[in-house]
Amino acid sequence: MDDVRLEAILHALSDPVRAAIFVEIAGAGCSQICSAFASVGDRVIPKSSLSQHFKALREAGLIRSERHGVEMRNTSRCSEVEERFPGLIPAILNAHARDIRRT
Amino acid sequence: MDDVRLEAILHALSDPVRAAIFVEIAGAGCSQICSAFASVGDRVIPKSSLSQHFKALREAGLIRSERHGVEMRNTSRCSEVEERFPGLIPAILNAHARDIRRT
DNA sequence: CCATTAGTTCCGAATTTTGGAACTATTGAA
DNA sequence: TTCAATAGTTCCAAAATTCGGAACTAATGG
Repeated sequence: MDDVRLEAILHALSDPVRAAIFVEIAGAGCSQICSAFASVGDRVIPKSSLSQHFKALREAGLIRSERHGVEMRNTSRCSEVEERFPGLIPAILNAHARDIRRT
Repeated sequence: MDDVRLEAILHALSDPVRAAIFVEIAGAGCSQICSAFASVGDRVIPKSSLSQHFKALREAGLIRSERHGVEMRNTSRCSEVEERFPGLIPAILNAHARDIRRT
């Protein structure tokens, strides 16, 4: 968590698909598996792209992924990021909610 | 300001050069001219790239540029963005200050 | 009107992102 | 065990984006 960079966080969340995935994971009480995001809205996301998106979120320090059997369970690392960058994630999640959807 | 998108803001600020420029403009009491950022840190930024960076910040709604004679004066639009996405810019500026510099 | 300063535009090269195909890992059944 | 099915990852070439030098435009002050 020490080498989590703001740059990486902003870059990760500047992509609409990754933002949607993160918002969902951060909002959910329990972990979400990758394939739950095979489509975002009406857009279908290829498996390989999904995998890359999760990798980006992971490397940005925003989520943690653990294998459970055949699937990967993803949980947000909000509280850890909060310690490093207080208020950042809440502000972005709030902004995301206020952002007019038109993609 | 209505069609300012979170995505564009995060993308604009996910670049280290643009982030440095914005932090400087947002922090300065008065407007800053583009050529003031001909170099960021010890890195030299070509004019054409600088121009593109300013364009990105402008289109994201983060700054306003006005020509004054031969130069462009850039001012931040923090208060306007604040109305649209409360707390976002302060949180990012704060995070930027906490981010360990190693680029 | 010319020289100078400040930015923009153009456009090819470098970099990053995308997504299909093939691969790996785990499990549950036969 | 072996096989089929499910869930992700890796590879790599095509598509999209970014970078930066050269030429261009705009404004000012001799």
